[in-house]
Amino acid sequence: MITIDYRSRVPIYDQIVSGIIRLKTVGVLKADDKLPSVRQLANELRINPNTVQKAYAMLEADKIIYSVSGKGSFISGDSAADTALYDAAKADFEKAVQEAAYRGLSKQSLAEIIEKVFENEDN
Amino acid sequence: MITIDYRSRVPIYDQIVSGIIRLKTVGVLKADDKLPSVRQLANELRINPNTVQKAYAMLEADKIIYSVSGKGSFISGDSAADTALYDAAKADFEKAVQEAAYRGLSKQSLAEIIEKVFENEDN
DNA sequence: ATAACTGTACTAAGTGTAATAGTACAGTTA
DNA sequence: TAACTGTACTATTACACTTAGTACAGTTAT
Repeated sequence: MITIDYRSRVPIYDQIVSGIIRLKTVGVLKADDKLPSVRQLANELRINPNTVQKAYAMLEADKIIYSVSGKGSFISGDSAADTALYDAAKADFEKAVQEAAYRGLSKQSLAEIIEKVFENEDN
Repeated sequence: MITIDYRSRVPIYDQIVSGIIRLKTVGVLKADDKLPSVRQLANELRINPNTVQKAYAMLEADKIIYSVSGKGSFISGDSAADTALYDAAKADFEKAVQEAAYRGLSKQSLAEIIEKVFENEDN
């Protein structure tokens, strides 16, 4: 479901947050889909349940998921959260493009890098 | 010369590295220009000399600057430095693309944003 | 009702990195 | 000689990440 890079400097809970967001954006997870429980996902990823809980708490704070005590955690159907996240991602990328252009990268160079990244993701 | 955001999660030495690269790209610092000494810059930024030294060591490892014991640290003038800068810019942009892809932006969306940015720069 | 799940909320401890503090040494310069 | 430079250590503090353990309340299936 989610792959974790344990050697990465990016915190595990951040990787989980990104992973859930990505799964939802791609369409694997849809509104009201149930997420694996804190303990189950921790078991699968071989990490501590507290780390998963922290990720879920962050996702819930951003209204990307909603949690019900005793039942589980579920994908939120609130489209406003999606739009906000998507716009934020676009804004961040626009900043990165401006920075890259400022540092002398051509439009073609950027296109090549994009191709390269998306090639590697076709696994 | 360089401004540091002490509240940022980005390490201070990373901010120094970025700052020096930026100053060279902009043209404020040119080949063989002398950088402030480890102790001097540490004093200006009110940080520890070891932190500055770490940044300088990283810059030298990337061949962006060269250091001479007893004399000081200077902006590198060989083409290797430019290559290093270019590679660094590409690496940063690649990270941004990966981040954007993780957050669900399609290849087309990224292309559109690039077009938009480069359009605005033609004015 | 009981067992086995769920989320949630704590405390405690281990780990790694960032940053500071201090010292020391060799080379350069005025 | 004195005052700089880079460089190289050790020790310590601070903080974030992660793990570990425990506990409690709500839900679900048997």
